Amino acid sequence: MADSSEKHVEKKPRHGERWNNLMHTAKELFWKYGFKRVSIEEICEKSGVSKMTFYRHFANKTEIAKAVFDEEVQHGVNAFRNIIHTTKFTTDQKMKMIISLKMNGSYDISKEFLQDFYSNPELGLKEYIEERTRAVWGEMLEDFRKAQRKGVFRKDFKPELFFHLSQKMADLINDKSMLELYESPQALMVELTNMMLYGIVERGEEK
Amino acid sequence: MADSSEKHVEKKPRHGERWNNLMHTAKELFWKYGFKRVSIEEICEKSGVSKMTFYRHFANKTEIAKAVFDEEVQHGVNAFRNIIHTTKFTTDQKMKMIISLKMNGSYDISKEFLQDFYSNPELGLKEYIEERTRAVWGEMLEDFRKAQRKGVFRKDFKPELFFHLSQKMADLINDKSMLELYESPQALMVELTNMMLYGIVERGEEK
DNA sequence: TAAAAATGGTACGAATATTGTATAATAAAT
DNA sequence: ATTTATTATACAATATTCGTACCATTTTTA
Repeated sequence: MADSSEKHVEKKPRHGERWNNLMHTAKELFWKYGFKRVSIEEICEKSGVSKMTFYRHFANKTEIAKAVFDEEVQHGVNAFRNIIHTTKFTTDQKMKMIISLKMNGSYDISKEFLQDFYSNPELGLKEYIEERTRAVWGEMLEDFRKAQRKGVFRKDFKPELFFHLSQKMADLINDKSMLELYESPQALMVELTNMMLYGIVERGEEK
Repeated sequence: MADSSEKHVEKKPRHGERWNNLMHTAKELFWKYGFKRVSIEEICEKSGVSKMTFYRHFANKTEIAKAVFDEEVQHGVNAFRNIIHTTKFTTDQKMKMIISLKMNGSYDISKEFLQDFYSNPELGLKEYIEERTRAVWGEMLEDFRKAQRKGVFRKDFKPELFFHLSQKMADLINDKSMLELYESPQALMVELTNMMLYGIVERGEEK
């Protein structure tokens, strides 16, 4: 219960080889079969790591799923950041890159996984995803502010609006019935982000 | 145990709507997640059919899996038959159609499913697949004989050889380590059948 | 319409599968 | 040499899945 739930990570993620193995196969299996269809022992076997070692790294299946989720999300955020801060492209190009690179929702998470992972009332996964999504969009918001200062977006555009819309998006993307309308979570994200971003771009400034 | 295992089906498969629903979703789920990851209740729910009705149609999960397997195999055999007996195409065209249409192994079965379905020592699935494979190849062999009479294949080619090679192929395709070498069971079949057929074709007779 | 057949819903015990932990033996690292 | 990390195995506690019984309801058939 009283687990270490620090907010910030001081050291760099200097994880061992087993950790990497576990994360890798966990992602592989989760992506393919979803959350509930994969067992811990299965992950261990395919990773060539003993169950005990698993439990030294992760408290339970939920925790490794969170870790996989986080890593993927962070990966997406970083890519987003790289694109939006470079000076090589025009705003439109950036937008298109971001969107086409599935970067938009900022993560590339399988439908099976998200579905299972999310719809698990017992564990606080719903809350967790919402919290993480909020945090991620916070980071991206900060990036937007920077971009705004550089003149990429209209000066009179209020980032808060974007923030609030993001919240709505988080709600939407966590809505099962919504997810089912689209091929993948990314498709939904593309649609929504498309809607938002192309109304924000500073037209005429084709720098 | 003493199940009705007739060899021939007298009536046409006049199955009800529920049967079709169950078969359809069963295939869908098996194809995606394999055999063991799918539960009966899951099939029922997604089919909109009660569990009781399921058990009125199938004795257990293995039986519906067999049924799905059989239907898919038979579907393949029929397609094979249609191609090989038509007069519209040359032998080479036929061969290419057969192969390219994944028709070759005569079924289009997902790796996950075959893997799980096969490697279940308790239930006689190994034996079942082997038996069915034998039967299917028997049917195809008959078709080959007919085609041979029509001059599609060399007259001095012995169908028995083909039969024996088929057995070997059955062994190979049921070999897990073999399956793992290929993207899909079909890929393996393509490779093997390719090898066999293109050495059998009556050259020069491009009718 | 009335009888017969098929289906659905619920509950339930039994069989399996999965989890999470304890323990002792091994291997790796310092 | 002595920690430290890892594995292998066994195990109780849960959780899941299976297969069946019972009965209400719907659908089909005569």
